[in-house]
Parts: sequence; structure tokens; C-alpha cells
Amino acid sequence: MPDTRAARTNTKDDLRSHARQLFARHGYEGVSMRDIAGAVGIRQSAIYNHFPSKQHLLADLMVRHMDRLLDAMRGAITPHQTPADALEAFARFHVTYHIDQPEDVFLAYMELRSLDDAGRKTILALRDAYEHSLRDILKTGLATGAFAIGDPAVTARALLAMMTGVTVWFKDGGALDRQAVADIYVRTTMQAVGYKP
Amino acid sequence: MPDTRAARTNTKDDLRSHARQLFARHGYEGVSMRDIAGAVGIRQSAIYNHFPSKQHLLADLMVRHMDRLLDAMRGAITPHQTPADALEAFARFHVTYHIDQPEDVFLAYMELRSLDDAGRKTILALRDAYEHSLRDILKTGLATGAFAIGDPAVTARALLAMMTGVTVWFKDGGALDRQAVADIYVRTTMQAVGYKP
DNA sequence: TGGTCCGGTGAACACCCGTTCTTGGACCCG
DNA sequence: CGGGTCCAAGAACGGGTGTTCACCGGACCA
Repeated sequence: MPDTRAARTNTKDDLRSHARQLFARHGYEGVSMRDIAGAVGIRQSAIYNHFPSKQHLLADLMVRHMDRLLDAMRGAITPHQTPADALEAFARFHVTYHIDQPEDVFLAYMELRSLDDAGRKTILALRDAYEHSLRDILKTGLATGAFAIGDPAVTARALLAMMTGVTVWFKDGGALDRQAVADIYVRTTMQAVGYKP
Repeated sequence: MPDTRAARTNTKDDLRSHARQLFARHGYEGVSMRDIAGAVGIRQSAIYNHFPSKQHLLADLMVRHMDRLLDAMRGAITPHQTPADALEAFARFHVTYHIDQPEDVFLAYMELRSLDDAGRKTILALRDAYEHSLRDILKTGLATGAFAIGDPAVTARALLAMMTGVTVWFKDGGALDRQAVADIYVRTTMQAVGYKP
């Protein structure tokens, strides 16, 4: 009677993507294992063949997202030498990546509080590494006189919050496309650090 | 036997402040009526003498917060005539208010999704009014040539996200006090819009 | 062809949820 | 002093929670 894995070839990834969507939409506490299983088309108990707990599922999503984000960011900025070039590359990367992966981003941002201590520590370390890359660019630019900013740590957090916020309102098919929106954020960022081309 | 209202003089406000704190900390779905009642020192059932439902409690907190925020913002910017003065006043107000009321802000920002349709519509309208005030300042500055920015609507959202983000990391007793942090955000904001003093 | 094991099912676990209802004590006002 | 009002307590409601476990069909390998 049970159809078993006839059609089911990649249940684990299906679980990940549906859980990501549901968590992003309703929050971790607002989604049950029954909800997730229902979206995938299996029963709740079968989830435990792939993830040991709801908490592990959330941590899996968040760690994978942060790993991907860090790798992609490093690939985007390393070719650039001057602080201005690096900052522009960072800003463009950050905004477009966040436009393209809004659910992952939203999740990693909002559900830190739903993680247990171990998971939270891991995510905070990854987030810290990401933030430090931007901070280092700002510090260098401040030292070389390319940027005119106050405290680099505060400025880095301010710029990150600004750019991350694009996920809250951006929708495909709006008046401005990805490219146009990224242009505005890049410009605002470069002006914010007092860079004069 | 029940101590009734002997010590309890303002249960409704106690409920509001504890609910605000708990919702901000654990999320709406992550807090039970028993949790809130326990924090206040009453039983769950007594909450319903003050609020008809958990949903109404959340809406009450969010609407009150947005009303206070709008009033305070209008009071802060109306004395200023030029776009630059108004923007500086707006930025300083926004950052300090958010530093001082982090829980209300966090709640209004994160728990929109937990509101029912009616409540969400109300809050979005208030948020829209707030955003429009900033947008209008930017539009005027763009028209007079005081600011050099791209789309004013996008820039307004970018600046708001930047300034609101201060709630995520600011802690009293850190290396920088309220004033110093506000200074950095104001400076970054003014530079971001390309204003030259 | 038979054995192993992957990955499903469905029932059950103990517990927590928002909400309702009845009851009764303490205060305010006439 | 008596009646009404306010606001607590406590028990109960139906239903949802994450997780466990025994069971078994089908695919794969020797």
C-alpha cells in the first residue's frame, strides 16, 4: 500500500526546500513537523529518517546557507585590489545574492533565537566572519584615505543592515529590476562611505 | 484565598510590558498565554479580563507602538525647513528612538506575519506613513539639488533599514554610547544621500 | 532467488496550546 | 448595609505539539 520511494528520489532535499519556505513564511515555532511532511507528501514520522529533530533541520538550513554565502562572497571580492573596488563588488554581490535567495536570508536573520546554544554559536561565528570581511575593506579604505567614515565596525553593520533590507520589499516584476535596484544600493553605499570617484 | 487585586493595580499595563518583552525575545508563536500570565503573576484565564485574545494583545502592542513612533517622529522633524536639516533630524530621531525602544521596534518589525489580515493592514498603513515622511524629505532634497540619490523610494527604504538595524547590536555599556552611535548613523546617512555641507 | 536495508506508514506517547466557564472575594457607591 | 462591578482563580474543552516505535513493501546485491 505505501508507495515507498517509487517517486521519492530526493526526500532530504525536498524536506530542506519546503522547510525553508515554511519557516521563512510562518516562523520556526509557527510550523509543525506535520506541516513540513504534508508539503513534501510524506508522514511526519518519515522526517526522522533524514533529520534527527526539528532543531537539527533548522540548524542544517542555516549553516548551509551561511557556508554558501561566505564562499560566494569571498569569490566575489577577492579579485579586487583597492578598497573602493572591493566595496563596490561586495555591495553588488550582497544585494543581488539577497534578492535571489530571500528565504534563506530571512531565515538566517530571523530565526537565530530559535536555535539552541550550539547552533546559535556556529551561526554567529559565520555571520561574524562575513561582517569582518566588510569591516576589513572599510578599515583599509579608512587607512588609505579612500573612505571618510566613523567607526568601521558600526559602519559595517549599518551598511549590512541597509543592503540586507532589500529582501523585505523587493519583488520580481516591480518597477525596478534586480540590476537597477543593485545600482541604487551600490551608489548609496559608495556615497555613504564618502568615496569620491 | 485569591489575593485578587490587592497588589495588582495595573494589570493591563503589566500584561502589555511583559508580553512585549516575551514576544520580542521568543516570537509570538513561541510564547504562550501561560508564559505571559506567569511573568505578570496571574493565571492565564485572567488575561481574558483585559484582552479578548492573544491576537488582540499583539495588535494592541503594535498599533500603540506605531502611533507613538509616528507622533514622536513628526514632532522631531516639523521644526526643520531645509531637506538637509529635516533629514538630519529624522536620522537622529530614528536612531535614538530605536536604541531606546528596541523591543517595541523588534516586535513591530518581526511579527507582522503573526497578525491577522485586519491588524496587518493597519500596521502596514502606519508603517507606510512613516516611510513616506522620509521619502518626502528625500524627494524635496532631490528637487532642490541638495541630495544626489537614485530612486527616492528605494533610497528611503535603504536608509530606514540601515538605521533600524541599530537595534540588533546596540547594548548599553558598550564602547560607544547612544550619542556617539547616533552621530555615526547621522553622518553615514547624510553622506549616503550625497549631501555636501 | 533470498537477505539486507532503506525509507516509508500509522498508532501512540506525554505534554502544551488558546480559550471558555463557573465561582467567589474585594472594592465602590447609594 | 446591600448590590453591583471588577477581576482574580481553577477546572475543563478539543485539538495540536515533537518524538518514538513496531511494522513492512520494494529495491538492490550476493
